[in-house]
Amino acid sequence: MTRTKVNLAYIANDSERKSTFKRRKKGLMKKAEELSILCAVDTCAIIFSPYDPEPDVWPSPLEVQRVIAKLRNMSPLEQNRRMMDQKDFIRQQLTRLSEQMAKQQREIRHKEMTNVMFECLKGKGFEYLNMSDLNDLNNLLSQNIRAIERRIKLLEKRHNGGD
Amino acid sequence: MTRTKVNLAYIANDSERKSTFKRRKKGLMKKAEELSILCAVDTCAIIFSPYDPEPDVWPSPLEVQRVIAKLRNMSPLEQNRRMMDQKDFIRQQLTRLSEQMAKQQREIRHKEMTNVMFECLKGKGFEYLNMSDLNDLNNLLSQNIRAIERRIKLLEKRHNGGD
DNA sequence: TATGCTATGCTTAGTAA
DNA sequence: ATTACTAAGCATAGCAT
Repeated sequence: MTRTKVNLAYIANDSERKSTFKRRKKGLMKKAEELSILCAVDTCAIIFSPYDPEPDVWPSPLEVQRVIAKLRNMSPLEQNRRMMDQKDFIRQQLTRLSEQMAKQQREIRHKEMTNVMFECLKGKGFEYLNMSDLNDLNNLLSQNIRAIERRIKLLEKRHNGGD
Repeated sequence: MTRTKVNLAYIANDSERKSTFKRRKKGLMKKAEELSILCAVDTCAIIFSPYDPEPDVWPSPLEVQRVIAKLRNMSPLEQNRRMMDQKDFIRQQLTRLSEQMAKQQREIRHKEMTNVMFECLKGKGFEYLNMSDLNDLNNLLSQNIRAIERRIKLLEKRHNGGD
């Protein structure tokens, strides 16, 4: 049903491979970012994929060039590069910020919804319901769906009838 | 006692930072390897640390040079222009932002429908809902029924399995 | 300081919509 | 195709050694 142990081998299926690539690329970038922040180390990652016309790099093309230059012991330009890199830095901050905002809003909304459910289900969410309660709630929801369908038919009838 | 939620910020404590670095560097390398194997893409990672005299690279210094060369041959001028191009940057941000907003509005709508659902379950009835609300509510109830059915199956499985 | 353990948070495979 | 969701597997923080 759910995930199996990862078989570390080339994924033959095209769509599955692409899906996995997108997921894991994102994960790899995140890990690189976390490492560089937590430990304040220069890190860069370069990924060539058949899905994107240009290579994916982290943290940014310019920063990657800088790290590569450092790798090649071409350090004299380093300071200037840093100065020019403010735009990239700001972009990173913005991206991070918007992601954090989205995450927070999702959390807030989840909490609100949980509160509503708790209130209406006498303090219990689905996870805490036993089999009997689940069956009852299932029936109740089904009843409501039928009621809704009747209501929809009625509205359609009125609409067609010219009410 | 055990691990806490990761606080994404520079680790001031020296030994703790070094420990985290070693752990996460290993993890990052593994992820890079897995990605390249699973999806057959050229990947390289470069990490400068104050702990090692030479930078850590994956998969190998030679391979890293090859990937870097590939990156440079691809479109060196285009890369620099691209990252300097503010318009492109802004456009990307706008796209991202509008997508997020649309998503959030969908979530808000969902939350509203949840509230409506519970109001109706409390006995208000559906008489005051319009067609659009009824359709959304119908979908929401169906979702909840599927969630309940999954929950029931899980409970049955655990019961039969002797959990 | 490094290594091993383990509970916990995080990632992501499989699935459904 | 993409998005969203769930739960299994995995990575790793905090401790112990």
